Amino acid sequence: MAVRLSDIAASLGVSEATVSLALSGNGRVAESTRQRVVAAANELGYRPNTAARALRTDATRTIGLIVSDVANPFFGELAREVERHAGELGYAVMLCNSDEDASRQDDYLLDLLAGSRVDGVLLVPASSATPGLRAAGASKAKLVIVDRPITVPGRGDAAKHLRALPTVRSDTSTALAEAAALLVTLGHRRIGVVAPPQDTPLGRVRTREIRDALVEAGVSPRSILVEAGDFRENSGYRATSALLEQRHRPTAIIAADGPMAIGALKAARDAGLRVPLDLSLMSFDDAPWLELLDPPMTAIAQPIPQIAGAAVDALIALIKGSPQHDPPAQQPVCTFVRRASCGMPPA
Amino acid sequence: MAVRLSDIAASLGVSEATVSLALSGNGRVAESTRQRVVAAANELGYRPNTAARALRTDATRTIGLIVSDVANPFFGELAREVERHAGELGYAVMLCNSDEDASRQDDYLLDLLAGSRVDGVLLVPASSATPGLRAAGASKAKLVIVDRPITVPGRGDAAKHLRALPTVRSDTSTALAEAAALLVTLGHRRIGVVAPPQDTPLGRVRTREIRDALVEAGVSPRSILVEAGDFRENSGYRATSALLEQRHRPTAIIAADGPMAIGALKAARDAGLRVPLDLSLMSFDDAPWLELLDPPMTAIAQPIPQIAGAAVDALIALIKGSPQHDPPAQQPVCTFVRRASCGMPPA
DNA sequence: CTGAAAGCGCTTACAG
DNA sequence: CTGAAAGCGCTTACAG
Repeated sequence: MAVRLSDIAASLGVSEATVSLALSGNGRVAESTRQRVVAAANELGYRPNTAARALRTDATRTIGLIVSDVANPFFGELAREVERHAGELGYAVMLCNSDEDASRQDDYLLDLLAGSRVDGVLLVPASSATPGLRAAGASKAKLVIVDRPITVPGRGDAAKHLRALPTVRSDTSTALAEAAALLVTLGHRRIGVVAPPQDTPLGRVRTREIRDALVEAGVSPRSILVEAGDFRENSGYRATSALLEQRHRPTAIIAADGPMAIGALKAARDAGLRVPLDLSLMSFDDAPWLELLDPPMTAIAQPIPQIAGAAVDALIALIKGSPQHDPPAQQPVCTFVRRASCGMPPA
Repeated sequence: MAVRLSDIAASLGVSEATVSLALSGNGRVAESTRQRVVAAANELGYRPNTAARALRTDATRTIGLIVSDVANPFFGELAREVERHAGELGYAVMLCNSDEDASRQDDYLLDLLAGSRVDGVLLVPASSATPGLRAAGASKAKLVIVDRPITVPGRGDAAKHLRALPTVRSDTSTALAEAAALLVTLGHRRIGVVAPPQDTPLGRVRTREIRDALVEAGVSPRSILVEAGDFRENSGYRATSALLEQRHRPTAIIAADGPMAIGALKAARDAGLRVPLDLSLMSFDDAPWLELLDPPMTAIAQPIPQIAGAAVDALIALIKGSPQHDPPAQQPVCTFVRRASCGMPPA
C-alpha cells in the first residue's frame, strides 16, 4: 500500500493534523516541524490519496474534456493543449470521446459531474438539448462549451444556466472573408459547402458564417450549394460526390473540417477531377501535412492553443467561483492559409 | 449537491446499507425492495460518489494512459481505441501527455499511482530507467508498457517487477520484410533510416528490426545509414537533410514514425529531390491522408485497435489479479501498405 | 432480508 | 504551535 499521512505522523511522533497542516502550508506550524515533516514526506515518497482528499474537500482538481472524436487531429491537438494548460494550473484532465454520439456524451456528462469525478467539464457538444445537458444545467454544473455553439430551448432555471455558460469558439470572420475574397477574385461564382449536420447549432452557425462571407464577397446566395456531412471523412466524400453530380456543379468547395476535407479530395479524384484545375478546394483546420497534399490544401486554421487556454481559464474561473463578470477573454482568431488547392475555375 | 445514498434511503425509509446492497446487486435484498430502490435512484438521478467509493474500495475503476505525444495522430487514435475498449469494460481513462519528457512522465506516474488516482497505468514510455519508473516497480504498480520496449538495469525487486510487466507492441517483422524486399527488388542498395533516439530502447530495437530486415533482403550492413530523430517532425527534417548531405546518399529512406516522415518529405523537397524519382520514402504509421500526399506515402501500418485492446485487457487482468499465466494475447501484426512514394532508384 | 456500525485517508474547525 | 475528533459518502462484515 501507499504511504499515508498516518505513516509520516507515526514516524515523527506528531499528529496527523500537524502533518497535514505542515504539508498544505495552511496552518500555523513551527518551521522546524514543517521541515521535518516535509523531509519525511519526501523520504517516504508520500502522495496524498486523491480519493480521500476529494471526498473531504469536495474538489478533485481534475477537469473532464469531452470531445467528439479524439482521432480527429484537431481534437488531438486540442487535448494536448488543454492538458498542458490545465496541468500548469494544477489540474489533471480526464479525456472522454463521445464519438459524435448524443447518448455517449450524456453518459460522460452524468458520470463525470453527478459522480463528482471532476470539478468541471469542457464540452465539445456532439449534440445540444440532450437530457444529460439539461441535467447538467439543472445541477448548475461547472461547464464550458468549446468549439461548437449550443442552442437551449425552454425557460426553466436549467435552460437559463446553460445559456449563460461560457462558450469558447474561434472567430472565423476575417479568415472566411479572406477565403471568400480569394475565391471570387479567382473567378468562382458557384461554390459548394461540405457542411456540418444541419440539425446541429454548429451546422447552422458555420453554414451561415460561410454563406455570409461569400455573399459579402459578391457570390449570389442561390449559387451557394450546401451539402451536409457528419464531420467524418466518409461523409465528406459523399457530400462532395453529391455536389459534383449536380447539373451546375460548383467550381470550388469549402469543407467544414479536416476529415471531411480528406473525403472531399478523395471524392474529387474519384470523379476524375484535377484540383485545382477542375475544382478548387479549401478546408477548416490546418495540419502539418496539408502542405504536402497533392495539391497542398488551403485552410482556415484555428488557433488551438488559444482556444484551449481560454477554455481552461474560463472553466477554472467557474470552479473557483471567481467574479462573474471578469472581462471576457479575447476571442481567438482564425487565420487563412492559402495553398495551391485554390485556383481559377475551369473555362 | 448531488444525490447521495442517504437521500434515497431517507426517501424510502430503509437503511443506507440496503440501498447500497440493492444497487450493487451483491447482497440478498428482497426483490420488491430492490425494485423500489432502483426506481428511486433513477428518479433522483443518483450517481455514486466516485471519491467515496474509491476510498472505501481502494479501486477507482479508472486507468491512466500516458502517451508521449497526443498530437501525433497515432497516439490520438490509440487514445480513442483505449478509451473505447476500457469504457466497454467499465473503466474510465485519464489521458496524460508526457511530451517525450522523462520528468513529466515520472510526475504522471507518481501522481496517478501513488496518489491512487487510477487502478493501473498504460505507459508509452518516453524514457525507461527513470526514478519514477523504478518507484512504480518498487510499489508493484499495475503497469502495462505499450508500443515501446523498456530496458531495466539492476536486479532488485523493483527491477524484477518491471521486467515482468506485460508489454504490448506490434509485430513489425512481416511488414518490414515486405518493405525491405520491395526496396531491394526496385534496386535500392543504400538505404537511410530516420530512427528514434538511439539512447532509447525503442531506438535500438526498431533500428535493429529495420536493419535485420534489410540485411535479410540482401542489403549490405555498411550501406544502411542511420540518423536519429526524436519522433517529431522537425527532427525528421534534420535527420533526412543530414542523410541527403552524405557523399553517397541513400536512394531510399525509412522514417520511424508519422511526424518524422512528414519532416522527411519536406526535407526531400527542400533539397530539390523528387519523390520517388530521386528518392524513395516510406514511413511507420498509416493515416487516412497518406494516400493523398504528393506522392502517396508507403507505410507500415500498426494495428491500433488491436494494440489498444490487448493493452487494456492485459492491464485489467493485472488489476483484477487474474491468473498470472493466461495465454499471452496474440501479438498484433503490422501490415505493409505500398504506395507511390517508393520507386526505382535514379540511374 | 434488513439495520447499526466501522472505517477507507484525508482536512478542518475547535480546544488547549 | 499542536492534538483529538468529527465527518466527507460510500461498502461490508456482523448481528439479528
